[in-house]
Amino acid sequence: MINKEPLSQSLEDYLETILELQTKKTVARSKDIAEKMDIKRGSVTGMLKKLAQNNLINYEPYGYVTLTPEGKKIAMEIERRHIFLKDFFARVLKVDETIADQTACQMEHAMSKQTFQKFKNFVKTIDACPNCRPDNN
Amino acid sequence: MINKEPLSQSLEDYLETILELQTKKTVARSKDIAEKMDIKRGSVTGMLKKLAQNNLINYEPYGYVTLTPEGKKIAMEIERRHIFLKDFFARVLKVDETIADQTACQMEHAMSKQTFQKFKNFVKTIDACPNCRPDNN
DNA sequence: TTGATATGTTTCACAAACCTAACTTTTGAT
DNA sequence: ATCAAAAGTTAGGTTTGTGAAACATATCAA
Repeated sequence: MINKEPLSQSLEDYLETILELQTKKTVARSKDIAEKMDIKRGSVTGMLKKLAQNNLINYEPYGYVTLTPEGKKIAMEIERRHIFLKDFFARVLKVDETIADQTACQMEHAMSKQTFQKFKNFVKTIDACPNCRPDNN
Repeated sequence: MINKEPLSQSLEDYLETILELQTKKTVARSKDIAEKMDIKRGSVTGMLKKLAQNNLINYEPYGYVTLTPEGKKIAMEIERRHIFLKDFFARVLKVDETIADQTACQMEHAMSKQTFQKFKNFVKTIDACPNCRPDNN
């Protein structure tokens, strides 16, 4: 398979949001995407078209939005990262939940697959080590 | 002092680059900024004007560029983060130098001051703990 | 001093993502 | 079945950051 252009941070966020809605409400609607991402409805339409062009979602005008297998794969990867990073910031670093969430949202796009894997291994080791818990202030 | 708009990631990168050049070559020139950031000279001019408007650099057409105290303060903060994060990825996670550098460059903008502080404390604790070194693969 | 070359600037164009406001389609209550 | 409200789309703007290419200035060797 040819190496595709990497997705923009924004498009990745859309995929992630669509996955969440799909999971929680069985179906993703334009309005809910807009609300969740704090973006106007009109802007969402344009981005949905882009995602559809990239075969990442199934999109028909005025219809529901669903992830294609490829889109879902990417969305799940982002979601996993998000969850992991948020947990790291909140539980390990004791950062406030909201901030942890925001920070995770920024960083989930920044690491390569390999780097993220190493980070996960690292946190796993830390978690298994009782005397390396800093008291974060 | 009133809370200013936060700088864009891009403008922060410019400040960081200017600081590096200023340090290494005593003076920052447009061409060197362009080369280091892999951006065309013409684009640099526009961004220098923005930085000057924000009182972060001293800029005269056809002149050298220097950081104002305020600009230097910000640049140093970014640089510190960069160095710290790069070190974390390279030394602790054993990520390849180049990748570590790239990743740091993305992430240095993503954390709040507080969060970054907690992260630093965390790494310090880890470093002091001999048996929590994962063998990253 | 002069003029080629390097450096800096300007202008115009462009892509990505967004917004606003008007318009269209769908939905749901009656 | 009808028609208002809700949801979705479209068209036209805006902002940010960039590139290309022409133009302006500075520098330096002869």
